[in-house]
Amino acid sequence: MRLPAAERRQQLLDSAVGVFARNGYHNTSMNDVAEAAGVTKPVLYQHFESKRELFRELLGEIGDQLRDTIAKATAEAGGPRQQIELGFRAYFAFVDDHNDAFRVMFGAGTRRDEEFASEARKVEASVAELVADLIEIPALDPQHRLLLANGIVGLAESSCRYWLQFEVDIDPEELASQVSQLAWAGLRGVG
Amino acid sequence: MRLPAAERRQQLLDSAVGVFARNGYHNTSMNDVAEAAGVTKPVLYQHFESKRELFRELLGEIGDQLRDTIAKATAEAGGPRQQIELGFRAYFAFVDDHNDAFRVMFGAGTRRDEEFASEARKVEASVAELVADLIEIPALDPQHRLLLANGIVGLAESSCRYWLQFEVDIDPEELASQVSQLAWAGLRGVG
DNA sequence: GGGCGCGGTTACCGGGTGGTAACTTCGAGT
DNA sequence: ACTCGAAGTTACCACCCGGTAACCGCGCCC
Repeated sequence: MRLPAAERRQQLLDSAVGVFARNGYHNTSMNDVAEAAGVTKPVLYQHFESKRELFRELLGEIGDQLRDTIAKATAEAGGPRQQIELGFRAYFAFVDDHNDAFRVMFGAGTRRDEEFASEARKVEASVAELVADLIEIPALDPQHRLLLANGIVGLAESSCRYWLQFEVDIDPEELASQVSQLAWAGLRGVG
Repeated sequence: MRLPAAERRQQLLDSAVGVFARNGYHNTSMNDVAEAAGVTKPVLYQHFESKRELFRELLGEIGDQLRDTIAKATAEAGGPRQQIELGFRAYFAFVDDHNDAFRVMFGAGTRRDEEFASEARKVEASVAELVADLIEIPALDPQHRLLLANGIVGLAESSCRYWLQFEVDIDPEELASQVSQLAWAGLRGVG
């Protein structure tokens, strides 16, 4: 089935997310990606310079989407408590309907390669910064604050992993509400 | 330099932790491991059936150590609040002086392979179970409880990753105290 | 309707890696 | 001092995978 370049390119990216999510970067060959898209390898190389570049592009796309989603959601909040609630809600909703994307970005095979890991960290960092601002403990220097904020981000990530992994029957909103409650109470309690 | 079998085997395992921690499973060849131990590849195969088996053994060893460490620490606690404090203290102390081991187990290149991931999950699960018992919210069914507990474990893991990554200047005990405070206050606040 | 360009394919290369067979050397026990 | 087994090495294979060159054919436009 023949497709115009732009569409094919997007289709390749879409297929790639699925394959990489299932098998990780190293256990996925370019052949696998091509096959999943119903084409052959050279087609892939028509659109992407190399395997790394393809993956980079994927990470970039996902990162931007996630960042946007959260930024938009938290912008509407009336205060810190609501900010954290809406942020988590957006986060879990995103994961709920892009769970392949989540697994590619944070499913962690990604982290082993320094270049890819730094992409994941950039995203985590932007989220963590939002959280860090909510920790109102003057005694804590910024670095400690960021460390704790990072912990909170990890809390969300790891809840997601468990949630997807074991298909726990809970909807994203309730999960968000519980996790944000945990995070909020926790942050109030530090110091 | 010649070594008796048992010692060589242990030395191989020790070298392997370091190499795998630096480069991850897939970016580490058996040659790399052998070279790091000052020996050649076939020697490796004298002691381990395959690359996978070598890595499995590593994960097993690390998992057992971590489990033991935490179990011993929490056994001495007088109540749930202290249990969580001592647990985290043991966890962070372990990571502090086995940080290669931590990175092999949870640094995440590991997670991409189903067999290895399940080993990591087993360890997480045993820790999460300890935590789950501390969530005294009757309204929550066991599965939700485990989900939250898993989040707490992820909180610790991800704090560790950040801590090691950016070499934040904080000693393990203080970190443990802050994280356990966060976790405790958070868990009290859910419901 | 015939040439032309773009979307695709077949078939291949080179290098790296897991894994092995056959040979060498060290040293402990008699 | 000699032997014999354990400890190590060299040199190799087979396979897979990233990447590429050369070729094919559908359909659009004059």
